[in-house]
Amino acid sequence: MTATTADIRRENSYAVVRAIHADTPASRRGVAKATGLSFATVSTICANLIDQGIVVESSRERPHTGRPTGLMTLDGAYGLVIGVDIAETYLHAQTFNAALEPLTWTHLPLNPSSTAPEDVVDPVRLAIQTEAARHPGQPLLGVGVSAPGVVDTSGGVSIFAAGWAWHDISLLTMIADGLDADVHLDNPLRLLAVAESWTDPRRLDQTYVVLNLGTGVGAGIVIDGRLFRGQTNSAGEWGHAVLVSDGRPCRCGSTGCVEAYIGAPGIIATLATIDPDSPLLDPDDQTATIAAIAAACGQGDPTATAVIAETARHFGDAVASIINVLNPEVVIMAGWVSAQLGDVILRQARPRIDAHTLAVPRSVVDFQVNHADSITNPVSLGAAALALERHLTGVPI
Amino acid sequence: MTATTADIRRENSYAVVRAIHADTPASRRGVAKATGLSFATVSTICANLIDQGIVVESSRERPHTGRPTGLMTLDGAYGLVIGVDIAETYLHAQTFNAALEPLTWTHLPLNPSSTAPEDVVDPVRLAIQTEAARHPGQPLLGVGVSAPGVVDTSGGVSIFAAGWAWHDISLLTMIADGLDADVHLDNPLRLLAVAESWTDPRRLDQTYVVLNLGTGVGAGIVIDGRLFRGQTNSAGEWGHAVLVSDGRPCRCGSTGCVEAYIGAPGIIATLATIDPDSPLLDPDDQTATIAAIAAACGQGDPTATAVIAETARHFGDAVASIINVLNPEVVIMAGWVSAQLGDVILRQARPRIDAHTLAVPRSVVDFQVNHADSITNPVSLGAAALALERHLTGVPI
DNA sequence: ATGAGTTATTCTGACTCTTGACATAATGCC
DNA sequence: GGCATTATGTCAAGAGTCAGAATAACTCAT
Repeated sequence: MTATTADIRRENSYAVVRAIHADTPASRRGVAKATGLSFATVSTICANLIDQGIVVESSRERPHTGRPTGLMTLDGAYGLVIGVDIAETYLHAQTFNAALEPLTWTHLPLNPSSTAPEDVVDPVRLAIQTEAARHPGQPLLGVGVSAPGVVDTSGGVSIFAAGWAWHDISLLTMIADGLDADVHLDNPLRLLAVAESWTDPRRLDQTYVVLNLGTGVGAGIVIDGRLFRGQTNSAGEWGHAVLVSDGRPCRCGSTGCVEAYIGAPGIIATLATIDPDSPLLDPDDQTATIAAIAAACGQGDPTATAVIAETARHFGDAVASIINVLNPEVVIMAGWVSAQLGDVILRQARPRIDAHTLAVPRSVVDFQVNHADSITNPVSLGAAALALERHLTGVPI
Repeated sequence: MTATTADIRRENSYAVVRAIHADTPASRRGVAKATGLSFATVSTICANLIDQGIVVESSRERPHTGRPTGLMTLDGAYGLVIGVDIAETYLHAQTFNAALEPLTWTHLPLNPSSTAPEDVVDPVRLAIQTEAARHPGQPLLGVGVSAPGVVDTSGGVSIFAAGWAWHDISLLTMIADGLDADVHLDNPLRLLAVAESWTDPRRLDQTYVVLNLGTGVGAGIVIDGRLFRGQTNSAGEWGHAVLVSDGRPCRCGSTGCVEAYIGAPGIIATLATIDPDSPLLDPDDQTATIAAIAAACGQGDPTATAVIAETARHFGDAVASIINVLNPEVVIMAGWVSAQLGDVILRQARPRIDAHTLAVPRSVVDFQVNHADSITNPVSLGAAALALERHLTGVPI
């Protein structure tokens, strides 16, 4: 509950920062419009932010006549944030400056079969230290870490990591121990939503859903521009909604979960059902199989087409449900499977989605497929953005 | 976005009103604790509210020693609100005072087969006028109306009424025309959530879901004590989430919807599938059939038991999904079907819910079944509460 | 050059909010 | 009647937002 004037200032300050980043380089006038704040307020807040070094006036734009517009940018030199994406098979740590521009990264393979906590924690710490050492003299504002499973951020405990069956491991404490930086932990589905919230000015106050399609499946839910975490930070586990009653077993222990059908292993299982001997199957490499399906589908291969049709049918049902329940403005498909198959799945699922959504929510929802760019890992970006958010809202502004 | 100090005051004032109602009769100290506001602030706000006539100091409590505690109540004499529940077969208009205590009501049958807009609007207007005339000289603060379907509150247009196939009917305008009162419109699933939010002090800032099980099925979603409406006021259409791929046809035009299985007609369809000649079936009366199932189930009738088991299986799947997606603190079952069958369905669905939810959201969620009391129609209460909310937040406090 | 015209920002004063500290009110008890 | 005790008003301080006045930084015509 907003109580005191200081809270208003913090909120508004933060809104200004996001507005500046979303529309870089931003004029004060534009920020006032985007945030709904008065001009005077934006001016004082910007002066403050510039004092603090968070924002710099980077350039000026000359209109035809009159005083030039001062254009502001987040100041990369303010400091660095590191985002770490812990996945089943790899670990990606990426350093960003305070303007969330990607700088350097460290990529390490993880052995999926050695899953003791220290087998993960040690490489993470190593990667963070490596990245930090690459930028000597620059202040490290914070580190964000993405770990799969349900993560209790307040206690920083990785309570349930689906692939690893960890239980009550205090991952945060283990990672942060002795590290001279604020470390924040969350799971990839929410961090993808955080990443999205920093990339598009329209996201500042929209209500939307970021679907993460990868090995795991989940949804980051953003309401009025704020990440919705639920009671215990486990909202968005759409991947474990029931799609088929008593259907396929899921790695979470339940059956018929959405993830069991449209997660990468689910798609591969569908392929194996249709043609157990398909040359597209690479038993040792999910990524390769998904890539093979994508390529074959582009060439009209009937097996691949059938796999996509089946996947799109499941995806359509599951997405229709979430649209009916949440009435979002946008549904965004992200994650590495989306990057490869998102467009074709969405195209084929559209009729299904249309058939299973009510007219009103259907008519107002937009779709977007996020393709990863080759430089930035979006989960790392989200983790870094989380660290930046925490730093900014913690810093008295 | 909270911008100015006036917004803070409005928010806080409103929080105080809700806190007083939730814990009637309430001490200032208790309110301060419940709202998190300082004592001084609560004191000034209460003085304001008492000035306005919204609150009265109704009694005092004598502690062992010291000045007695002044206990405050919402002042019923402040005015009246009327809540109207438009259902398929009846119309229930109920008058409440400003403390949301039920006073009088008017119940009219509606002929489900005559569904032109004026066949509904005229009785609604008549009922409102009848109720208003019963309390002469008392100010009417507002009228809330519940209409089935997807309702755009801002424009007040009933865009889609599932049972009636209305399209773009400006129900609000038709009802309010010439009536000397502020009329507000929403749909029953959200109004049940509003009603719940006014009945229990714990609901003030909880995140929860109110499942409406009746002829139609839906969910009112409340996040941090605030009703979540989605982009176009159609959030919560859980009844039209896909439960069974290509399953039973639903009256919304889609297939396999949750409502088609656990709404009253769905339950009856399940019964008819199990035993087409069951004596429990009353082809002309949904309510009677559901009541008969409830009674028979209590006596161990195998057909009724099988119907409940099947319904509980569907219910369990659908509820598990919403728990995984929203991670709520409480799931509340409301609506007339819940009142009759809620307990037994919930009991039988629990293992299913447990099997299909992740450990974290499962371990923190509570369940509650709302049984209607014989006096108050909960949808009317929610409609009245909506009108009261609108009045209070509109009034400068 | 220079003043007029234009547009962007900052400054100022008015008003409002919350809060901690202090003052005041209403009791029971001795 | 005075004292201890608890519950509420009151007040000044600190902080925010905002509308509008004042200032800054340009272009352009003269």
